Amino acid sequence: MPRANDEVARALNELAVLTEIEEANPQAFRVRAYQNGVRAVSGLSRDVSTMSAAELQQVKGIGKAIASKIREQVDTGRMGKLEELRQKYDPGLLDLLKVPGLGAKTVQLLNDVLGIKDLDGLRSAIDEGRLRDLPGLGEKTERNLKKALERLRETSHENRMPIARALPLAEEIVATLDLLPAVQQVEYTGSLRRFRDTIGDLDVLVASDDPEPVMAAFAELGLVREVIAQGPTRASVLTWDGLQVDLRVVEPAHIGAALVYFTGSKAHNIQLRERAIKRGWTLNEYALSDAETGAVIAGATEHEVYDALDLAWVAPEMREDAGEVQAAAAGELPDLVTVEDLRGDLHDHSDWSGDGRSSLDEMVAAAAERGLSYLAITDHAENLRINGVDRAGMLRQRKELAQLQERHPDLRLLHGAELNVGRDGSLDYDEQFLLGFHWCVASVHSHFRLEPDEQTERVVAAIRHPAVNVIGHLTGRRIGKRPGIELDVEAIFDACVETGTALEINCNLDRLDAAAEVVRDGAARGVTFVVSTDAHHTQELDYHRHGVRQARRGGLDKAQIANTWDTDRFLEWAGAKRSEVRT
DNA sequence: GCCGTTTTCGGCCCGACTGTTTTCAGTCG
Repeated sequence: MPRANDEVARALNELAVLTEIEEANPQAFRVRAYQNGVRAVSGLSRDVSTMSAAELQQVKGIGKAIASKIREQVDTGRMGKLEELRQKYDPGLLDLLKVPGLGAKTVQLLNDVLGIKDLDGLRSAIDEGRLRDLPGLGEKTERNLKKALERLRETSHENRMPIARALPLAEEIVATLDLLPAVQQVEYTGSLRRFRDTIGDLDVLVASDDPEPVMAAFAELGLVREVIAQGPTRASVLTWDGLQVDLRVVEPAHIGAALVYFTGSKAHNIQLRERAIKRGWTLNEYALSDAETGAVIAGATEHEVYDALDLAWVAPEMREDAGEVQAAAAGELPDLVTVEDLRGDLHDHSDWSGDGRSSLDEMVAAAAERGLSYLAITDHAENLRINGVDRAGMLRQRKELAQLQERHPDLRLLHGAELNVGRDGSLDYDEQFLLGFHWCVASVHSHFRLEPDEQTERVVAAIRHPAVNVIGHLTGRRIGKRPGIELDVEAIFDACVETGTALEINCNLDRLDAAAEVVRDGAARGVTFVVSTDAHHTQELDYHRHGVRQARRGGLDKAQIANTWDTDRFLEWAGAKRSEVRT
């Protein structure tokens, strides 16, 4: 996300929280409008500081008032309305709202009656037993808040978990519950099923006629540290590493509606419900049903629900209220790429790179086993001091690869390299040597903190190099660990289209780079993508399944992904750029 | 504050769980 968007989103979010306190109601329409604004800004790949108020208003969720607030923030560095509310409410109140169990109403009550303005104030009030006498509160609430405060100190609730940690955890929970005889179906849902980069909490959905043993088994999972809430069909637990996991059990006849409901996004669901209402129906987690008679119209499968609403089934990765409902209604959803569509992998390391773990022939054999049609070995080039391969090494590797090619006639092997984009956009080796490779990935591995125009310039220089076929992990981000370089993505798209250079979708869960919104916007501009594992070990060739979901989040059709093409077409395209230079 | 194949005004999703209530309010997702 461009830095300006990040700043604006933060300001709008604070505005939403303060307004929530002001109106003492999280449902207040103004609060929701601001929250929608945060989502709208976060979902833009374009830099908001370059957009006029009129252009901003074109974005769904941004109207006249929010557009002018954004311009004000960009032009003056402040937002009048926000400053006003900051004057009025103590910043500690924002911390109080983050305490699980405390909402706007109670925070205002605490402030008005007891003068509690921050976490310390709350702590002393609890210790002195002053909360229990407030209307609507009691000893139990006091105890719960005390616990919530302790928990807050250990695990920061606002830190979302990177998908690289959440997905394995979810798969483990799903696999364990799936073993129970009472469980007919179990899926993780929520933002993880939509394949967001980070996950706030984990949602698990079970279809069962007999919820009791499921609830019991869930609460007793080894990774559960504490049960936060537990009813007959719903429970929330906290894992040892601070992730909240919510379980919901529904009858098998309701699993379709429940999957829709719990997969979200919230905004996508609201779109569906509004559609239902217009037809005189209601949609909840149990079913789509007639509002008058209660007669069930659909609910057993997701497809049934979408179908009844005159919509094509929308893939979970696209359910972000970014126009997918309208597209589903018009029959204009993209035919999303699937993992079976991928025919090759184009960013792979061997132990010739210092960080590779499998040998060349192991990598090649593993790719052949998986039925790939082509494979590019792209070990690190020499400028990467620790891991790089020098010229002599690369030439030896090329010979070895040629021998392996004879043993694997059905797998076309390409000798490539992962080049390092230098601070000034320069690359390893020299142009003649680079043109000797079949396939070159160029990636940023250093100088992450340059200004956006410098970053853009160096990457564009790499894109313009005749030997470079694709830019690897565009920003170098590590989700939850390192933000990645800032770029003018529009300039990148233009250079890619002009030169016939692709952008990579890196399958590593730590990276998933380019980001989904960049993929979406780039595809609209005509950029070609490749989905590559960046495997450093044979097992990582299976990471295609992650990259494909990232591509689907970006709305990609297989036609836009070069490594779905058959070998001849792919080779012709890959060779086109460098042959232009030779002639 | 936003939005429009019924709308430029009048709507804006809905149910589980908890704790405090004898019928419901607040919070959460």
